[in-house]
Amino acid sequence: MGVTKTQDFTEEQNQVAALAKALAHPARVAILQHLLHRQTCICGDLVEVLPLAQATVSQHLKELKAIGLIKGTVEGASVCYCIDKHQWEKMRDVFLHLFSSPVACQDNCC
Amino acid sequence: MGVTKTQDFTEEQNQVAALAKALAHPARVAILQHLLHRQTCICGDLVEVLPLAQATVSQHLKELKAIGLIKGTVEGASVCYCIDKHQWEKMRDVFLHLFSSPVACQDNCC
DNA sequence: AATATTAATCGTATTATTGCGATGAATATT
DNA sequence: AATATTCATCGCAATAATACGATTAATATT
Repeated sequence: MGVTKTQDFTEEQNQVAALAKALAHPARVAILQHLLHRQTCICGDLVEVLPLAQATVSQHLKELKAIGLIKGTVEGASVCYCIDKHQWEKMRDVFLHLFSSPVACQDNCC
Repeated sequence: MGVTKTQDFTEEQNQVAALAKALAHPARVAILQHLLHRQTCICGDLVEVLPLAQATVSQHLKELKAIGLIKGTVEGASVCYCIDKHQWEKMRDVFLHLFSSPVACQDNCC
């Protein structure tokens, strides 16, 4: 997308943007929801859950792994995935902090 | 970015993704933070706040307006912006719902 | 050892995003 | 009326994201 001028923004602004980008595709949201709602790791049935080709799913998993939201462990021929609880809660805190600001502007100010 | 297969995902997944995309650039986060922390509308000093050209800021404002997070009202020669409180709280609820799922997977499952 | 299964990566096509100069449209000011 | 101010839009260049077929790498199975 063209070059984002990361260095000119605050750390929080870049952090929110980076985490939001990870959630900015329905397939990645679906992956996270699927992992969240299971008691155990997911070993190999992720592609079946999504309406995308295996290569594309692998790409999305790579992005989620890159930002640390999921972990993958080799388990024989397949790979097991699960949420990285620590990073997930860190992300939650970042968004909660953003949403903790009250909306100062009144309803009919504009 | 290539065509996202929106129709193959749930409404919630698409909604989270669309809202997250709006937050997926530090400039847009900066704009929202700036608007949040002010008691009044912002009339005309938004470009000065950001390290970007006027045309680029206008582009980001357009995206935020498109998803309904901000409102703009013409006020003479300038335009006044403020957070759309209703949509902001709607977004907050969507993310809160996403984060309300407990992480079922145990720490050392992977 | 040969084959099957699984998932990552490569290569490529397509489309979206970012950024900004230039221009245009609208109102304010002189 | 002429000029200034403000912001939106156009047009372009550069880069990122999405998607998938094909291939590769790794382990399991026979």
